[in-house]
Amino acid sequence: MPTPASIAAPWPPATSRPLAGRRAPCLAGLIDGSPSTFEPGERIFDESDRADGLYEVMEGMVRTLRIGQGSRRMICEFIVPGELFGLESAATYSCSAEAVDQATMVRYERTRLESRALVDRAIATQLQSWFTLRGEQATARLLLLARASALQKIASFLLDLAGRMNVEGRLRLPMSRYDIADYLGLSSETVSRGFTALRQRGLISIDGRMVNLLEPRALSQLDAAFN
Amino acid sequence: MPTPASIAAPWPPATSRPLAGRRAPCLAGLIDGSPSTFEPGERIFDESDRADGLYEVMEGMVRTLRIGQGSRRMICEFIVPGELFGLESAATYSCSAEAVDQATMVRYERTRLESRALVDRAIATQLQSWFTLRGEQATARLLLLARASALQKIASFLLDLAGRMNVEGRLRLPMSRYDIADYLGLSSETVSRGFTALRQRGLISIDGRMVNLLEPRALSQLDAAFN
DNA sequence: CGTTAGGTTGACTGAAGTCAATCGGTGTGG
DNA sequence: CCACACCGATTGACTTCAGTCAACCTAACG
Repeated sequence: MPTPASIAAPWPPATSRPLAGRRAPCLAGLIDGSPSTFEPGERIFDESDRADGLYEVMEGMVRTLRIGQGSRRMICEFIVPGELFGLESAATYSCSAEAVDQATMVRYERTRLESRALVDRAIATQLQSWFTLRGEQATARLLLLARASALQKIASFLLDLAGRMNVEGRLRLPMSRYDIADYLGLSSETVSRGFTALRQRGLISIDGRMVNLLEPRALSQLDAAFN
Repeated sequence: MPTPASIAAPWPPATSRPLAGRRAPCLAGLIDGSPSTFEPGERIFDESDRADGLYEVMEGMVRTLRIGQGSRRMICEFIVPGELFGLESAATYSCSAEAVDQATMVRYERTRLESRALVDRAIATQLQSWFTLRGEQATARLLLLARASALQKIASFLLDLAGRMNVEGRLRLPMSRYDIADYLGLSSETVSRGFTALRQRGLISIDGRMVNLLEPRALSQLDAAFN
């Protein structure tokens, strides 16, 4: 089990976190957990570790990933504040998890959570909605990976992330082009070309790590078949 | 909102995972269900239907699928005898289900199953292992769809199906090339060419709907990075 | 028989991967 | 402070794999 870079101050129990669009589950305030902060690129847990903890991201971003043979990497998910990761139905984790940028998260003990879910309906409901959301995302993602063009994948990625981070037009992308490529099943060059194409069409503007979604309507039209 | 079996039921102790190869969960004998038979192509349930039943295939094959805009279709899963489908964490099904060939299956009532899972550890364990298996398949599939070549996808598909149907070399493929294409994110022509290429290399032989896996070693070598 | 649906094959096209060069920012050491 | 190295991002040139369009074949069925 990796050692967190630093132990943050206890997180204020936010009983009501307003999430627009997709409502992510949230355990803060329902059960105690231990907060910690990881540095960019730091490993949080490994694929084969015993899955004895569930995490909720409070700040920053986390990626979960699997390594195939021959430097093939697959980003399974990017997790943004308010979202959960690391809850498995198996005994071990199915993906590794790493901090993308400096990320603060709260860890909940699996055994504790499991026994609490039996008696606390609010917790059971949150875990429930997490499973539901995750299943929906997974099938949507299959369709996207299998059938969408590079530009559609990128447009879909931007819209999805903006929706989950609950921002209107201004979106921070802390991950590298390689990460995005490994998430969408593209090469980093193609991702780069895609961003350029969207910029030249006036759909987005790029300023360092920030992306402005200038024409969300046009973006979602690109993405029409896949949302 | 009914309490889902997966969450309401305690996670089984980590040691109780006897998945030799891949052992599909099986509910027959644990709980009563009503058997029924569907004709080829017949719809079993629809994407938006209330998810109030779980099915176990006894004979034949079932496909679950989602329809995107513009005639885009995605086969989510092929389900073979001994496997389950239709258990959702959401209130409605996330995929439609259709019989591929003539298929016999047993239907279990969701509410009944969930309440039984609370008290019957054997049932809870089976549902549990079903979720686990499904999660593993999903991430493996992502990697495959995102990164594998057409030939790798086809080889992987054949091996996976043969493994799940528990046959050595002789495999029946009741589904059409279109189905396979929509499962692997390819065109039907590419699937056809893939089969031809494998046949010409002497890795398989084809006899109507039957496929003989002549060189499983070579097939899995093709597939090396993705199993 | 003809019709039709599914499967195979061919020719061509195009989208995305690969290889490579360049650019810009960042950190490091002299 | 500057030179240098390094990493990530971008862009270009070229290649290749798979999609598209089309023809043809076969088997099933009325």
